[in-house]
Amino acid sequence: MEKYRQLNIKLTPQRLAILDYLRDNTNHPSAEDIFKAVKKKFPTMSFATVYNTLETLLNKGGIHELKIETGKKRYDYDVTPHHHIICIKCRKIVDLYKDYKIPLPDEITREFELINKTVEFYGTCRNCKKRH
Amino acid sequence: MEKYRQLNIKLTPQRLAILDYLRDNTNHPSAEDIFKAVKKKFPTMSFATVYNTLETLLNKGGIHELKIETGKKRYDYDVTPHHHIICIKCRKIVDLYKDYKIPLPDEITREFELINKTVEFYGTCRNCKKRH
DNA sequence: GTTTTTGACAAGAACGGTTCTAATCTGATA
DNA sequence: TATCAGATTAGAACCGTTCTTGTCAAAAAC
Repeated sequence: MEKYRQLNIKLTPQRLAILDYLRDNTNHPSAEDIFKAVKKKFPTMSFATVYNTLETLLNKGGIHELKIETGKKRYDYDVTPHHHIICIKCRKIVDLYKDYKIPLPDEITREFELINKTVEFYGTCRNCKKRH
Repeated sequence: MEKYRQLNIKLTPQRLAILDYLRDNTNHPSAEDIFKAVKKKFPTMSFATVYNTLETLLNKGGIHELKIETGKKRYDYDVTPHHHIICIKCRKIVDLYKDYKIPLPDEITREFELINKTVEFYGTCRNCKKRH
């Protein structure tokens, strides 16, 4: 796959499995989610490999790290700019592809060189709403 | 102080010290920041008390919890709605008092009952920029 | 005014996610 | 085939947070 090649890293079987899992599971999995899934294919898989691979991919810009939970990080294969809606009950995360132009006051732009922004919406999804 | 009274909790000396620290340190301190500072006044202070108090204050709506870092939570005495600009180098957080109206597409509002939103800007502050 | 009850505090253990360490393995290159 | 850098592994260490247990102090009940 083209994206894989662009990463310009050694594509070991473990790394491929991690990448494939991320590509096929767009529900923003955590390191543990990835570990559990990939361990089925590679029983000797360790957390170190998951974290090492994630860091390598991060540095190459192949994935995004979501800091939406405080307890654990979640990962996103989709690196095109987008925002998220998070269900505060089940922690489901839904993507939102919209480019919001949000003006910043001058006193901020004088003080900060802006790099990027995230907009996060919190609410309850229909499922969690039903079972009140 | 008026806000303290409105919290409607038993204002023990330890809790007062924590509240005072939060009121006087608007740099969004972490639990450890609070612990270290208040321990000077109460050498027997424990983390349990800090966390217990923070949770009580949270439940009473007296403070806000910022989930900007993944590793640790940070706390905000200011509960009026506002957003943040975060320096990716020194993790300084600056407040931004602006009420952005951000429209959500219908397919989202059908699926989610929106509760609130956060807008976070990331960049480098002038200080960190200087020492490139 | 003493006893009882309630809730806050303290110390440290436990926990969960992440990072580090040291040893081993793999695979590309010479 | 030998070399060597980099990847993998298992488990220890780490850090922030939560939990547990016992103690203490203030308020309520008697």
